Amino acid sequence: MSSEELRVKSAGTMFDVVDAIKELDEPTVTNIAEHIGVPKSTAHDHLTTLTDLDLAVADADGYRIGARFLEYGGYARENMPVFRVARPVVKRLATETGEHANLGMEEHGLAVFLYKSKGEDAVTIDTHSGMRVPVHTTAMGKAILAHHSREYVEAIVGEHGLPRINENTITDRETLYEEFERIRERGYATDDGERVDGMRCVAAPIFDENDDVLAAVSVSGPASRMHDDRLKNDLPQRVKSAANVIEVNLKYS
Amino acid sequence: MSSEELRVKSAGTMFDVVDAIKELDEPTVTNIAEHIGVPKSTAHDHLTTLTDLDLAVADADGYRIGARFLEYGGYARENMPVFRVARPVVKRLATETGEHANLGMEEHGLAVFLYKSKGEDAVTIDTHSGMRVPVHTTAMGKAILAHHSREYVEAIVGEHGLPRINENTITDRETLYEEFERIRERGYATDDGERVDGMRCVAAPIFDENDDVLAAVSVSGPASRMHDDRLKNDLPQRVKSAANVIEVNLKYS
DNA sequence: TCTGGCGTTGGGTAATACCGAATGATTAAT
DNA sequence: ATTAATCATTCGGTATTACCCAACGCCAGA
Repeated sequence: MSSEELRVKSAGTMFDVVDAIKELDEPTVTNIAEHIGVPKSTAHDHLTTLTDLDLAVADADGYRIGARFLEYGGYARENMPVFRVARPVVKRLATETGEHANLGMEEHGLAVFLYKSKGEDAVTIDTHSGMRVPVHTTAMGKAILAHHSREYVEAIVGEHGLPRINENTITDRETLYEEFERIRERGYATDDGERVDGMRCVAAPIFDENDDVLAAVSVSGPASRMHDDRLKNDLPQRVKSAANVIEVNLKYS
Repeated sequence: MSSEELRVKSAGTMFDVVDAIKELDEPTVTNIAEHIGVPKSTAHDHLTTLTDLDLAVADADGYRIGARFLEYGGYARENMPVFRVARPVVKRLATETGEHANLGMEEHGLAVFLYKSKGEDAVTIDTHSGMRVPVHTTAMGKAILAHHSREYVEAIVGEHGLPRINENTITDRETLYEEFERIRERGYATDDGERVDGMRCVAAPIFDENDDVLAAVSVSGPASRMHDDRLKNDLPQRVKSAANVIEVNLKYS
């Protein structure tokens, strides 16, 4: 997990513990110790430390992640200019389309959901704000990567690869680069069930004043409602327009 | 800052660094080192580690908190049963009142905003989800504390005190306990500009099946609109009803 | 070219993260 | 009531490392 050589090594095990809490769902000390392969006492050391720092909480059934992470997360988000500006626009996009509208960015080679707004008809969906997914499996991620240099993309692919999530995932480098070209031509990206079966998304990139891509907005919904015409005409127009509004507002903020 | 004796001491300095990033707004290595009183090299060690772990990002102007915190925060929130159930109810409360509606809980002696929904007329407000504030300065915090044992409250006050935020803050133990009694009688708590001048809030506690208090819902708005009648009749009723709906839904989930 | 401020690197050492083993605490089973 | 089993917790030794100092390299601006 934390195989890389970290300068402060204990931080690696500490976040192995945090990840274990996340993955195991209300685990006990012993559970965690076994999961990450350390003695109980070590896990205990880290868990008490995390608890003292308000980063974990010992509940009746086991440990859970502390609300202090919410504070840091909220702060991280609130301090991104693009988030402040984009939030109302994304919200409106959700209202207008009735589907889920999202704001996302790329960080450390992963696509991060910064904000999600739920439209009237939106189906339940597995994403939540803060969630991180492989870039190549989302319309947002592809919209962003398409506007980065080839070296930039290669570095990410080199580190994370192109893992297959389901049968529609693009796992071939060349196919991906061809898709990027189409995305640049059309000005928007799509995801046709490439991460979640039956879900289709449309995304448009957001640029800063130097034409560097900052983030992306997207709309996602079930294939039953996201028929071809809507996916290729109405929604791209709306999503691109939303991205444009965000860009303009960014310039004057 | 991290004066307590931690089992994993380096975690203390690590989160001193994280807090420094938060407080200083895009600081450099040197800024951070000075702020927390360690050599540059130490700050650098922690910052590179944080960056390797995706917990911090080196931007053009300096460091900022990484989006991985968003992931943990989102996860912490999504895994609280009360949050899932309460979200739609709080959203509706915001729509109906036109003001800000909030969901909050107490953790480690601080009030945590879990969710905030913005009504039509809502003014800009300094809170954001994940934010933590002294319990005694919010209606939500008081609604929760009023239904805890005296020892529980004493422990919190002993650790955090009753810091004065503005001229309306309750800083006297006895005054606070008297207010708690009133809160228990009426079934709701108020905040009359005790944290932010000119802001008034109404909050109601949410109980679990054992009548232990879990969280609280609140509505907050500018004093100009939150006149006495609304503050003491209409809103308490709405907030209490919302809390009740959440309680019922919690039982069957 | 020089100077000042920055981030970065490397290595020594005092401090500690990690571990094994023993001890409590709790619950279930006999 | 007694035992057994499983959990969290405590404690102290030691190999490891977090921390620091000092030196270096880099870039602007003078």
